[in-house]
Amino acid sequence: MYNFEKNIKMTSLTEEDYIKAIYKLYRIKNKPVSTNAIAEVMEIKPSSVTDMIKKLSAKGFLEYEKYKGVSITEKGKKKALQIIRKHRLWEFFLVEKLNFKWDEIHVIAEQLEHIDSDELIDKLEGYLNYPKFDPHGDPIPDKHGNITHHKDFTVFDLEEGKQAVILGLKTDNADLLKFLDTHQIKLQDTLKVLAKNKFDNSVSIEINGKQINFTEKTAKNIYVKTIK
Amino acid sequence: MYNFEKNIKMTSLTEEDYIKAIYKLYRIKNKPVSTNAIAEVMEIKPSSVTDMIKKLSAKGFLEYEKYKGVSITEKGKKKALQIIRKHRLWEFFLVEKLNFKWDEIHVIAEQLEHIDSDELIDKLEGYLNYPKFDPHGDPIPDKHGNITHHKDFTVFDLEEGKQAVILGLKTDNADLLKFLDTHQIKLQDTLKVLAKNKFDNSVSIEINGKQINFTEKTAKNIYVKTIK
DNA sequence: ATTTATTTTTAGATTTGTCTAAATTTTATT
DNA sequence: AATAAAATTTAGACAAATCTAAAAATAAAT
Ligand SMILES: [Mn+2]
Ligand SMILES: [Mn+2]
Ligand SMILES: [Mn+2]
Ligand SMILES: [Mn+2]
Repeated sequence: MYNFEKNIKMTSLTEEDYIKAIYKLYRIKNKPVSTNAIAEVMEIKPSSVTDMIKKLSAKGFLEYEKYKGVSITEKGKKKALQIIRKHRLWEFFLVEKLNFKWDEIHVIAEQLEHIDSDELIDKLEGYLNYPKFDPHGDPIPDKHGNITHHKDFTVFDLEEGKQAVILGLKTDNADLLKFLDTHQIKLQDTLKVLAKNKFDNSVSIEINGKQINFTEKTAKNIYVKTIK
Repeated sequence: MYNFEKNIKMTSLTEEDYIKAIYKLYRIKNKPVSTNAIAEVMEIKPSSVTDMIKKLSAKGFLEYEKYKGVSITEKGKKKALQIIRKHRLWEFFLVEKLNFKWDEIHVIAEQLEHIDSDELIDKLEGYLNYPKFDPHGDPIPDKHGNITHHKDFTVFDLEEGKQAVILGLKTDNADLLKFLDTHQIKLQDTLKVLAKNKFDNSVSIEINGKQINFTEKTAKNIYVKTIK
């Protein structure tokens, strides 16, 4: 009953969240990430970030040059992909097995991703039948950290008249997900761009027989691939 | 993607481990628990315990009188049973769905028990079909904290010649579990006490057609009920 | 009833992760 | 190129959870 069995994790929950955030920022910009950018997405102060990136560089997860921003090392990338893998597998579990809705799972997965057990995550993956995408359409890295990212091509990038299929979402933000639910929009749905509105940069689309106007922000958060 | 969505838990992982340990100690002794006893099961120093029990008393989980030990309040008991509920439901999940062996699950459940989401645990319970006992035979509290404990009656308490069924284990210790595996002993197996050995307090039993000698320590960790 | 041993608490230090305020460096603007 | 603005780092403080060493209280033994 009383085996607290010292949980000797090599990375703290906090460090893991930093590594993940920095990995994601670095991946989209593909150049050193600024202290402020990290502080912003993590909702903490830049001075805290400075301390932590020093520590994570010392541990070999990041490469850091004072005042020049940080990039992620191979070691850091591997760690980040492990955490992302766990996050997305747990999200899949929550939706497929426990019947959560896709806007309810991110916060829970944010905790579950830090559970430390390789065996657990590998067995979970098998139990779920090796899913390739999470409920938001994001690809799930395999146990070696291999992953194929979505092309950075969104509804906003479509030209008028083009047809496309929804592949995934750039964010797990619950409000976006609820908005899509409201309009019965799901992954794999087909849409057609009716008009790109110059005035406010919104995009008018037709989807499932209905017409909807996406704001620029919304349009830029939905990954698509064109068809035919 | 970047919603760290501040995890505002009312109790830290550490506080939860204290509350659980103190609840368990108080339950078996049914009188104030000593600082040293807590330090011992948690494998930390008594001075650390003193600090924490002050804090947990201030928060209303414990009742503490200097130099007189601590007891658990109703609020503390409720919190402890919530954590125990989570621990045991996750253990059940790990064995039944992910095919872990019963000696591998405790350490993982020790982490999972701190995941903060009532909805998660209630859905998990439903998914598992409302199990009443965990893989070690320990009862799982319901969502209101109701639980029926095993009577404190072990193999060691059986008289010579008595037959009994194994109900559960007092500890999740992996070494005990592996020992039982080695001899193919499972929950619900029937055993018969062949002899109680005065010399070393060991107990000779017959189980599944085989004969085995339990040390006092082992015998005292196996809950049983007599039959006929 | 003293003395001794044990238990418990206090005092002070340490590590982790955060903050504010000030100093420094880099970047942008005149 | 000098100045202003923005970004980044440093310095110092704080809360949480732990530790060691010393002091105080309680319990046990003479
Ligand atoms: Mn997280
Ligand atoms: Mn997702
Ligand atoms: Mn725990
Ligand atoms: Mn158990």
